[in-house]
Amino acid sequence: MTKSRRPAHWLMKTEPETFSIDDLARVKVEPWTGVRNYQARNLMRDQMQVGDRVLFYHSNAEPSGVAGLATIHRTGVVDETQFDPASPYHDPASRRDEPRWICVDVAFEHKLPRLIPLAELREVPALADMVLLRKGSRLSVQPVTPAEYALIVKLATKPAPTPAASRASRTTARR
DNA sequence: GCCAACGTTGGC
DNA sequence: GCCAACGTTGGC
Repeated sequence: MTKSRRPAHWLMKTEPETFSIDDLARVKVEPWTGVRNYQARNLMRDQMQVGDRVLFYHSNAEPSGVAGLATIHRTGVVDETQFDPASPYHDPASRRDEPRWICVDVAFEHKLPRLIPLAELREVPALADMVLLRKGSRLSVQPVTPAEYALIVKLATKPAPTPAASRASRTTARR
């Protein structure tokens, strides 16, 4: 029995050449397979709940950044790639009766009006504590605060800052 | 392509 | 349990 709570917020990374926001838009729901990091797995397995909100992040991209929104559609999903010898994510040590890699189904919500590049996120003082922006942080599944989530959604409705505007706002902010 | 930072593996 | 070597992530 799990105590009910407000939806939590997450950021999930994917390389768009492998699986992009447009791919998710097409298939609607996708099992988040291939995560082979225990910390990321534990967040999916133990913390995520149906209805939680997700920032869908493109990594290793040009540019990398937040591309869209998704929701957690189902939890406790067995990552089938661990049992597939042909998969790059095959885990020969994992057993059917005790699967090591548990993930979630992620459902498409919408694409952001524009992609928010990583460099732009770094310019926003209120986002300075995001896990994504911490030095050396490379968790592919990570928590986001409600405020961070709301701010990024709001940023996406505004035009991309020009380099000059970006410099000006930084100068203003320092004042 | 480079490389910093991190995680995992395995010898001892 | 320590830690060096190795592999991976992911920005640039």
